Amino acid sequence: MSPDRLNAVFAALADPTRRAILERLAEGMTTVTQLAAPHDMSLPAISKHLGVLERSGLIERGREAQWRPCRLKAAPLKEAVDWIGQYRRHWEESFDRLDEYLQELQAKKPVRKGASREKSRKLSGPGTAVR
Amino acid sequence: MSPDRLNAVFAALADPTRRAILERLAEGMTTVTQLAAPHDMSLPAISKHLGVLERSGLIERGREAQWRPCRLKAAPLKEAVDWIGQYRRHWEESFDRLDEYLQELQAKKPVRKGASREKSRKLSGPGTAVR
DNA sequence: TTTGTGTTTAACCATCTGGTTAAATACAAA
DNA sequence: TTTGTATTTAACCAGATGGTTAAACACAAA
Repeated sequence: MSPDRLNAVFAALADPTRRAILERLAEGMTTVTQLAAPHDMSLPAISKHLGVLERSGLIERGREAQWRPCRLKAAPLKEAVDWIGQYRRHWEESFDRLDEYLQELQAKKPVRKGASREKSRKLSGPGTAVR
Repeated sequence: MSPDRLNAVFAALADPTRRAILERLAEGMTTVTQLAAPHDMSLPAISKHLGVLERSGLIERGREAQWRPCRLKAAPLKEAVDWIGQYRRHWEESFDRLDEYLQELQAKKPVRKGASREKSRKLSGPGTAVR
């Protein structure tokens, strides 16, 4: 719910290395060195990625001797998916065409600021999406 | 599916102004000025945000006289939600505890590199999540 | 043609990001 | 205590990001 949390989660997911780390952690917790192995990148770089993931709440780091085992914490993903979920109807079925209908119907509301004497045609092109 | 596309979509969603713009567009297409109105920010700043959203495929910009009406294109959100969806079981139910079980079961695999003579105890603490 | 409105582009700036190498830290093992 | 392994921290760097103001562009209307 918190916007900051959403910022952090989406930002964390925006990097392919971090997404790969999460995918690895979905198989089970493991160490930093193991997480780093598939990536052509220095350990400090991986450590920074883990810091980002941890601050976003997507992982937890433990302590076992000199190892810092990482564990996936998926709860914030639920928040993210819930936020995106509000758009589900927009990508399902023939919503795009329905949308055009709805747009046209509500076109009576003057969406534009200084629009008093304008033509009431579609916003762009004949019949389909805006190009 | 394309990782670049996912990068762009998640990065676009990581900004609260852009998420607010998408929420406004979910009600129907509108102009840049209308989109900018709720935000304490210059028009060029909004224009940049719209550029980010357009490059991520989340909006389309049309052309009607001097207006550039924006329309939500939700398809990329499906990709994002599908990617996150692979973790659904991780945040649902009592997966966390189940997870610990699975971890322990697969602990026979030597997860650690130079681990030949180590104790086979849990990675952290007695019984619960890593702190 | 001039004027006014909507929007983008250009140039600039501060901060964040994602990487590097070198050094420090934490601990186990010898 | 020394040595070796795992990891983080520090310092640095290039490029991206998110904002600004001023100027340019696109078009409608007078």
